[in-house]
Amino acid sequence: MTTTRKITSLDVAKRAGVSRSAVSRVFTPGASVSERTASKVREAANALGYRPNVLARAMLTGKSKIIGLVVAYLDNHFYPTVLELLSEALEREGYHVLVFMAAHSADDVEDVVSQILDYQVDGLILASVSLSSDLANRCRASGVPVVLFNRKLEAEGELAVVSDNRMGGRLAAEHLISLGRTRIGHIAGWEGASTQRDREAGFMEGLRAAGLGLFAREVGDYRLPRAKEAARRMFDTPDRPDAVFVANDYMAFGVMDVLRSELGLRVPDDVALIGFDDVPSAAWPAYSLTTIRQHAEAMVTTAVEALLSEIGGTEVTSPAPLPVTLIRRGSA
Amino acid sequence: MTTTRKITSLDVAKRAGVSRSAVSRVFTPGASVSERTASKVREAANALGYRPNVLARAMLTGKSKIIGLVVAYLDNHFYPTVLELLSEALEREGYHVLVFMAAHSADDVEDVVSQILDYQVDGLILASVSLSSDLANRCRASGVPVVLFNRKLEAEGELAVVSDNRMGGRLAAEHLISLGRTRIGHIAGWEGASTQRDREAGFMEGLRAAGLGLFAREVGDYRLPRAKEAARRMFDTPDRPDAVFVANDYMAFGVMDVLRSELGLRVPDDVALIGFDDVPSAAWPAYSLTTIRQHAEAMVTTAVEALLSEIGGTEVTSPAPLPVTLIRRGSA
DNA sequence: CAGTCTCGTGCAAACGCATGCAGTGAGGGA
DNA sequence: TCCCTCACTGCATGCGTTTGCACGAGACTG
Repeated sequence: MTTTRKITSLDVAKRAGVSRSAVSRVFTPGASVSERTASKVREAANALGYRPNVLARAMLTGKSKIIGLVVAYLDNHFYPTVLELLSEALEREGYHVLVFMAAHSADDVEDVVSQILDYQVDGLILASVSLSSDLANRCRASGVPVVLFNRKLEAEGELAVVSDNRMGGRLAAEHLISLGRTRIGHIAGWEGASTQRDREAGFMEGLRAAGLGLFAREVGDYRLPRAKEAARRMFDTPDRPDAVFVANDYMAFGVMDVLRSELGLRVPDDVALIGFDDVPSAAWPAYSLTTIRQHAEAMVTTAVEALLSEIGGTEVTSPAPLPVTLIRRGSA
Repeated sequence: MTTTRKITSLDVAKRAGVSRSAVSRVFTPGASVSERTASKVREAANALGYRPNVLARAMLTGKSKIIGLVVAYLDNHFYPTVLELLSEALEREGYHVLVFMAAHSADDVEDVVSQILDYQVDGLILASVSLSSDLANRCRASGVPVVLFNRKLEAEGELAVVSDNRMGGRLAAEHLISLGRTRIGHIAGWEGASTQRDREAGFMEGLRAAGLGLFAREVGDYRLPRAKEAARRMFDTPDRPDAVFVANDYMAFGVMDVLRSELGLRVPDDVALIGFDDVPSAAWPAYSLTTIRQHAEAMVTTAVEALLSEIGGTEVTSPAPLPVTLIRRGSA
């Protein structure tokens, strides 16, 4: 086993007949180097296959160029999409994403964030995870900017990027009402999430504006099995809703499966269904799910922008909630 | 803005009245420290909120405890699943995953891997991406173990974790044949991928064993739009197949959509459909896709095991292809 | 031609930690 | 009592960079 020694800037320096500082400067954009030495160094570096050690640089500059991403589950297709966009956007800015999976429990998040901080990440994105406020303080104490993605914290002035969930809920209500539905139900997500609260608040607002109340309500916790059980409880009765707003697409798929496959109900004839997110598969003909679209690209762009500003030292306030759009498809 | 100074092992040492070495040893499992100083140090560390800097440790020990993961696209639900399992498995071993998105093109992979190596990753997992052999050499020269996931490289002795794709293809053929189908087609994935070649080879084997040939063949490149086009070409004709093996589930969904929604064909009555992977949504009633299951957990476990052994210095050879299973559902 | 500026370069000091080595003290056996 | 052993601890060095500082050489200016 030929243990190839690690090549350092010193090796390059010797070969190019210059000092370590010179090679360093060649690889530091905006540093003062003559074209002559630069080319000598580049040549030597190529010959030796040298690339600066990011970790060593990180220690000195305090900037690791890595962003921690905490995400709870990837089975909801919204998050893989986000992860992909996020990673691409950050790579474009010279950063990379260190992934941390967190289970639901809050103490787990606590633990996970500690681990992240060990890596001296330059910033932190918490997607679909609730953050205790003292944890937020810990991060701030460590000087690590945090942005909450698709979730917000009522109390503190935490940086949070969210869609206009309230408006989304309202649009959902208005659309169902415009269809002439009157017995309208709601299958909620996890009630600890701000998204859930806002979506439901907007939805209720929309119902009230039309003089309607909620016909039925169940909780699905943003989980597929839970959502299916919720659907069974809500619909396996003669006196059932004729429309339902499901708090996200992922659950809506499960609900639609129960309605059509288990209960023999027709969508949208017997019951109209509307979701939230507009994940790619919502457009697939097998579901053709009417939904409220969250603009993932815009959310990601906004989040990255905010995070990088904060990293750059600019004090940033939470951007306004991003607009959502009603996407009409076959289910409502 | 209260810029909280970063707390180092020296701060802890001072507060505990010991030397930096002592602090270091407390956080190094297996080092020689008395219980008395250990508790003093731990107390001080907690009070100050100290945690060892992983990067600094990485420089010294040469082990960064981070694993690079290169993945091309996350819209195929197989990969988010894998990412989740992989991250969890590695976290259990004290590692974390640095994600790199790579487009299809080989030169992009080249570039991406260079970037990864800058981070001094302890290992590299390439999922759904092909590795040029000189790139493999570069990695080996840097002393970074690499394992290919769900892809293999014919030429070199690269470490690769794959399912028994050949057997999977064969199972698919046998199942369709057992259903009495005779006009059997295949919609292929990306032909540069070893998975595609193996699946198709096994499939052809199965057909031949029954004295059958391929009735039709199109290429979907593992991409959804391509697969739909392929389906249109294959089925928008009176003389169409009565069964088709689609090289993965993701494409199979698109194919089924085209068959049912665009062409008004019934699955499985008019045409039987079988996929590959068994992603979670294959089980959803709206598709109820018969498929060849790849055991993602087993693949991940195997990959992690192999990678860690290699990191540990043990010379490892590629594990045997992992078994696959036929999952019968409604589509065939 | 002297003075001033600019540009390019090398030196050396950090960054935060791990670890070999030597030294301390306590305990135990003879 | 003396010496050896052993568990523990501190010192100092090094990991691969970046960067402030000083210095030398030209290039300009007047």
